[in-house]
Amino acid sequence: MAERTGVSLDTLRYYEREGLLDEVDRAPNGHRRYSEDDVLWVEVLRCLRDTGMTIDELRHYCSLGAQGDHTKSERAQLLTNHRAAVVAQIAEREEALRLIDHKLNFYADGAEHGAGTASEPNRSNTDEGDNR
Amino acid sequence: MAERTGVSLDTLRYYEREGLLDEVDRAPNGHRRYSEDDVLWVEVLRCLRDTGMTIDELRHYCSLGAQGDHTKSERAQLLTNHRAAVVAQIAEREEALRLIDHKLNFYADGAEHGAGTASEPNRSNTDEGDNR
DNA sequence: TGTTGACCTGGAGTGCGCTCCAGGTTGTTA
DNA sequence: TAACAACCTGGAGCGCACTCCAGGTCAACA
Repeated sequence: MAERTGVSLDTLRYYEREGLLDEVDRAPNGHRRYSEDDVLWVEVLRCLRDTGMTIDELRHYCSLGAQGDHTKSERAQLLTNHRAAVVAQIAEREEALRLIDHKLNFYADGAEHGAGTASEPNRSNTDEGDNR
Repeated sequence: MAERTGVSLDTLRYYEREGLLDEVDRAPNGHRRYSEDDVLWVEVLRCLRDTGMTIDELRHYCSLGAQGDHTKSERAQLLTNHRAAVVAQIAEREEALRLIDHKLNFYADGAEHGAGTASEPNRSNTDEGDNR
């Protein structure tokens, strides 16, 4: 399971402790037997987690799922909110790309021949006078 | 300054301690007098930080800047690497959007009339049989 | 003159998300 | 039968990026 999902054993058990992954089947000897659904669910968890949803929020989402169909609209709301957060993250990162490219341009200009395009106050950090 | 950049006083001082923001000017009474360039630089720091660059990497980047022009290509390399990381983050988030939308569709279908489109094993967590 | 408020310092504390550990059981392989 | 690997448990520990705190200085206002 750890191999399949890329999630460590410890993390998997941590998720279980935190209620993100309940009632994992056990073999007679006590070993966990993850189902195919468990694998899928862990992938969903990772997807949400990797995009900034906290363990707390995930736990809430899971508990809604466990409570049955009447929580669907609340779950949808939760996902909709998270969706907006992810959209914002993308926008933020696209903005970051612009800034990075701007700085890379500056480096490229300066590297080719001693002086570049514009003023370049040699203040260690800023490199430039303007940004953004 | 904290107000202008949205970065807390403590964080600003933390950055200074960590060498991300050196030689901040002082008023005669010892109070910091942030320059316009400092403001711009903090914005750059936040931009990189918010897109996942660690304090350690940031410190390295800063120290290169402080060492002078001959580090430009290395700085460019560092930014290029980070750029790739940001691009990957965007891709990951776009993938996440797809998954979220898929689940939202599922909730919408289910909410309107008892049964939805496909099989729905009532296993609490997964909601669906498939994903991705 | 006193008190308020904004800043200063070094250092300790916090919250999150894991990650590691000790000590134990089970099952297979040589 | 011994040794080994793969799992189990509860609980402690860790790294990161802040964040808070105690105790102090300084300037302006009532």
